[in-house]
Amino acid sequence: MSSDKPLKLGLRERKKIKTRAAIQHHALRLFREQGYNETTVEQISEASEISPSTFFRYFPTKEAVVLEDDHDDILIRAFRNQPAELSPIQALRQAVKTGFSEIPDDEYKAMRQRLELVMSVPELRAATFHHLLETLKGVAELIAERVGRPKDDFYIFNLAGAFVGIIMSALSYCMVNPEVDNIQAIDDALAHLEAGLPI
Amino acid sequence: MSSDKPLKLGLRERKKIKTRAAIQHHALRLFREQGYNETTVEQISEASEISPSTFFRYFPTKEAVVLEDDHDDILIRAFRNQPAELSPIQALRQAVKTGFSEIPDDEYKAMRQRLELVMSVPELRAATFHHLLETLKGVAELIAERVGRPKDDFYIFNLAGAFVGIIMSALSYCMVNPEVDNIQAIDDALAHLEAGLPI
Amino acid sequence: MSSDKPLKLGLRERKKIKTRAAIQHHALRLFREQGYNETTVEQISEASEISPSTFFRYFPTKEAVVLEDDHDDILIRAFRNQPAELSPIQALRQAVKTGFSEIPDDEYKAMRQRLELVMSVPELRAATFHHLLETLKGVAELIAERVGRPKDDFYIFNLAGAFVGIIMSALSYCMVNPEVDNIQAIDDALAHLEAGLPI
Amino acid sequence: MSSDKPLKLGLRERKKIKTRAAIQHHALRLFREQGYNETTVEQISEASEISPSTFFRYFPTKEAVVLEDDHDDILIRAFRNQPAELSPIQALRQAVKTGFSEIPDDEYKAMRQRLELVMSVPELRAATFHHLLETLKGVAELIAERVGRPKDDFYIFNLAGAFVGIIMSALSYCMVNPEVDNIQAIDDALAHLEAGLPI
DNA sequence: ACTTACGGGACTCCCCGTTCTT
DNA sequence: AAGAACGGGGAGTCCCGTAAGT
Repeated sequence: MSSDKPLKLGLRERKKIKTRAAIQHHALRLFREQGYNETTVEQISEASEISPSTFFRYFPTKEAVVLEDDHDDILIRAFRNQPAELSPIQALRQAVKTGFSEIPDDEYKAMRQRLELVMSVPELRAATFHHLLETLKGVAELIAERVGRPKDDFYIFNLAGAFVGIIMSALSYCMVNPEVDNIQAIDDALAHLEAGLPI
Repeated sequence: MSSDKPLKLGLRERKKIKTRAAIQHHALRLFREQGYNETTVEQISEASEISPSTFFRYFPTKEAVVLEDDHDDILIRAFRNQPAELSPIQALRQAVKTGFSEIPDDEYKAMRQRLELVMSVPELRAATFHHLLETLKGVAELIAERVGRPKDDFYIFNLAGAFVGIIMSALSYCMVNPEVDNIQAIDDALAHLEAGLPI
Repeated sequence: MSSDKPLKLGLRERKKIKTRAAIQHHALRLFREQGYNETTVEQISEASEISPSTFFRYFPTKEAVVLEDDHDDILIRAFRNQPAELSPIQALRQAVKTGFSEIPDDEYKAMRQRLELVMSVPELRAATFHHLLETLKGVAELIAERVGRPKDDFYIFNLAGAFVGIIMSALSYCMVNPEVDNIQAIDDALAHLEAGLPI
Repeated sequence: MSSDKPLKLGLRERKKIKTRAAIQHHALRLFREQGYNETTVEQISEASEISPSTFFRYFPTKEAVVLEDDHDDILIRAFRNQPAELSPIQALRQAVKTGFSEIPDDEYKAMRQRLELVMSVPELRAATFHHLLETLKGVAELIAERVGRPKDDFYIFNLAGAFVGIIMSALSYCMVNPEVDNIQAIDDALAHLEAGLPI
């Protein structure tokens, strides 16, 4: 559907991207300032100088403004690029490290902020969790490929599930302990999983 | 919070329980017949012969009708009752087995049906996931108690996260493969986790 | 459901009636002043000092504010009260005459205004037409009763259809010729029908 | 209004007609499959492989896809061709018979299906009714011509109104009794009207 | 205590006008 | 110049919560 022409986007495309970014920008700002539930779509629309209906053209729900990002794709690409001899868990650790290092610093900061928001609003937390599971389903397929098993294998499922759970708990931990770096925490947690979760 | 009088409930309490059950019954029926999003609270209320606002006195949200159950308490109680020498993961396995064996057969069946509904509706799935995380936070505290560590310990967090993730993936698997027993799948998955998730 | 106690309505009922009347009043006023399509529900709500959602609690659609009235009931009651020896068409003529004479003068005036509005806005005209058909379906049943035929009789259907069509055309005529009295026109048209529609 | 070049349409015209037919085809299919209100213009557009805005270039509203046909023109032409000595009602009866006999069999079937759809969706029913009235206004003018009266004559109006009403009721009847042929029913109803609507 | 009335926000869809693209 | 995309805005539905009545 979307053409892969890397540059020379039409005027229209560029404007669309700008609008999208504007919405996200203002939304996040308002969420920070007044809280998520206290901010209405109407306010976001107004700040972004669009109509409410246009808001929903860009994002299917209010939640999506916060949730949507393209980090998943980055992660998946990074995972796929790991050498075949790594175990799934090692490959994931590497993918997280290299994948996130791709992200420019200011974006990383924004991501961190978004994460805080997400973790502090129950609905967003739930949605993220779910979103992550979907992403990991993608990862499950990659694992299956990598180890040459059917993609609906029970044990692969488990592994993916454990990944999600561990990552979420690591992120949760980061929220309570703001001085901890997200990526480091995820890596530690995965290392812990790799070691068999000794207590 | 809730009065602990174990028996001899007043007329009023009994009626309350009946109403609650009626709501849940009709709600689930309608969800099955017409779909979750296609069923309005008003319809549920009408079928249950109460007013919409009464619905919300019994359940905080529409989601809650599906999500709420007292199996969490059962699980937590069962977990606490496990002998101290068991490792957390072993204790959880035992708790799941003994806890669920308490549940009468027809209720178990209903639970299974509910699960199917939950897994097929994205919003419910997300909410369940989240709900499960909350429950597991409780479990985390129990683990912490059991092994004598602070309850906000990073590794305990991880463990609880892995539990949630694994359980969710096991349940997901059950939905795709209806012939598999839920509890058995959970136990298998936990065993797999215990073994270090070999692939 | 609704109690038939003719008086001593609770505070609630009286307020409801008042609100309803207020909505209708302001809506009609705004329609007259700015036109139907140019008036938004939000404006009506604001003028009536209610919220837009309350508007839709009282009227299912914007159209309904204009269309809904209780003249149908009056007409049906009047028709039912006609002596059995009258032919259907004679009974209808009488019913129209006596039924409308019941309506107080100011209400009659309002009705006339509403009619003008209705006839000048295509969508409303269509809806009225349809509404009238529904009403006449009720009349068809009454005719069937009166002449002792099944209510889904083809010829009875026809008769009712002719009634609707004739009445609509009479009202259309009135719009073009404002000096003509509505009821008189309807009666003339029915008389014409009774005479076999000679040209 | 429409260009009268009977043949030798340019490539462009033919494509236009094809697009139009495609839209109508897919729309009707989707309406049947999912219901009228449950089908969005977007879905229709997608199925027809056009953009939503193009949809509205071919049809002014969603309703119009169902309502629009050229049978009106056929009817009017047929009516005009009736010999002058026939009474208006006889002329109409003949026009209906000969007019519809022009329509090829498969189109007739499609028409019947469309009719069913129309009669089962209140909004469409209302719109049809209204549309029919507009058409009959045209017929009224023809009648006026034919009998040498002004076209805004009260009695002519009445006659046209009665026609519309009777035809609608005949079609309604057909919907309830699917074994009845539409045209036959209309003719019977008009015959009934001609006879003075005896009950 | 139970219900009803109401508010208000999320969200969907229709329809139309303007702008951009080809 | 024709056609598509984009955007605006209003109707309407549903969820959920608060306040007021009975």
